Amino acid sequence: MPRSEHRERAPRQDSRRAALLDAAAALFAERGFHAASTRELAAAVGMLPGSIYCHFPSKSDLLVAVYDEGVQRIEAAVERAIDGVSDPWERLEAACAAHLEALLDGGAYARVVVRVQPEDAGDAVGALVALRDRYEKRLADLVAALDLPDANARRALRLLLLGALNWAPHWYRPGRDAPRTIVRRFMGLLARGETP
Amino acid sequence: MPRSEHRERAPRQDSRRAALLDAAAALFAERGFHAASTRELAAAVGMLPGSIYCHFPSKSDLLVAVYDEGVQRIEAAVERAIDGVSDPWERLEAACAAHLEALLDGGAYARVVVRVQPEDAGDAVGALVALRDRYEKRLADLVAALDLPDANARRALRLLLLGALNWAPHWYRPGRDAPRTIVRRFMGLLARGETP
DNA sequence: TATATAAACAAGCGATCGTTTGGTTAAAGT
DNA sequence: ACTTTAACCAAACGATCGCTTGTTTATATA
Repeated sequence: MPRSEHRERAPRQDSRRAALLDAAAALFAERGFHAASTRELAAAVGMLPGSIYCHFPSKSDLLVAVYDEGVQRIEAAVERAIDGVSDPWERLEAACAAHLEALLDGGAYARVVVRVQPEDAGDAVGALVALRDRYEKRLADLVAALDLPDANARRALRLLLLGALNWAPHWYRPGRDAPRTIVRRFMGLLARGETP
Repeated sequence: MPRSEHRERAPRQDSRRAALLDAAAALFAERGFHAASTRELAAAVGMLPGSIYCHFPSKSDLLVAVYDEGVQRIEAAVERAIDGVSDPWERLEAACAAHLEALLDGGAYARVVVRVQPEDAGDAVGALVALRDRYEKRLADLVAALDLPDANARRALRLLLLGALNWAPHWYRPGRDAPRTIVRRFMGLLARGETP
């Protein structure tokens, strides 16, 4: 072996990084970024405040990591949901249902994405905006597959649905209607091109 | 005069309270509650940090005052917009347009209502939730005037529109489509009972 | 077993937070 | 003219913030 390349295999590296990320996601989702202190976060995972910086260079970087994981989870849930579905409207509905489920019944990661504003990350604003844009572009593709009159209608439908879904954490109560049911009712309100 | 009742006329009372409230609304709307410091607020109105407490007992009370004013302004704008309009769907569209205009082109007060979460107010959570509920009940009345199939559809339509409107500050850019245009497009996507 | 290194501790840095206290000013009431 | 008082200043309080430094512990490799 010329140079030891077995270094990034990380034998026992970052053993508690996952726990730290989980706790950060929960705390950011519940209190918001600024109201969540690194001390409370450290206490949640059972370490001292300074130990956090063994795993992340700053609080903002921690947010970026949580945010990235959140976007990834939503994307993955959506891709899984629309897989095998061919009808464009059904694909959109499945995507919305997956999106809403990730936000409401899913972990705290997804909720951070709609709770924390990118500006809170300080210098890392761009990173968060890029992540959000990447996902929304994916959603735009699903809307583009519908036969809507024009680009204005496509944009309006995307923003209408995205807003309605992302606002749901404000009024959703776990005991009542399931995310799937909510999305079905939302889609039922829309006027599709069909006149059977 | 048995007892002097001319006390609440406030001759020169709270002369700069309005300026303080304006600055607080702008700051809370832009940065969020926790990220907005009382020192920055004081600097914005040209006074020292401690002088704020001549007008408000705490930062939370300041938020409540801003929030209250915000809800009042939205309510007033909506009432003004639907006045004289009789058709239920037109009334709803006018209300949504007024709501969105208040959020986007209106002052910072309305934006605080959808930006700051009631939990940030600490002990005054209940006050903010009550204000928000009061307005949303008013919006529910407008939806109830439509002839929709059932209560589920009414609830879904209310939450769909409310979420879409309240999320708009995240993507709205002043140069582009006007709030009225946006709402018209949103309403155009909905399936109404009419089959003419 | 000896060494290297990741992970965490222990302690505290400077900065900033919301807020308090006591004094000053100037205008309004009598 | 005297008193009152709202408005504000000046200065600082204790608490908490994100973060740094130096050291210790534990584990895996050699």
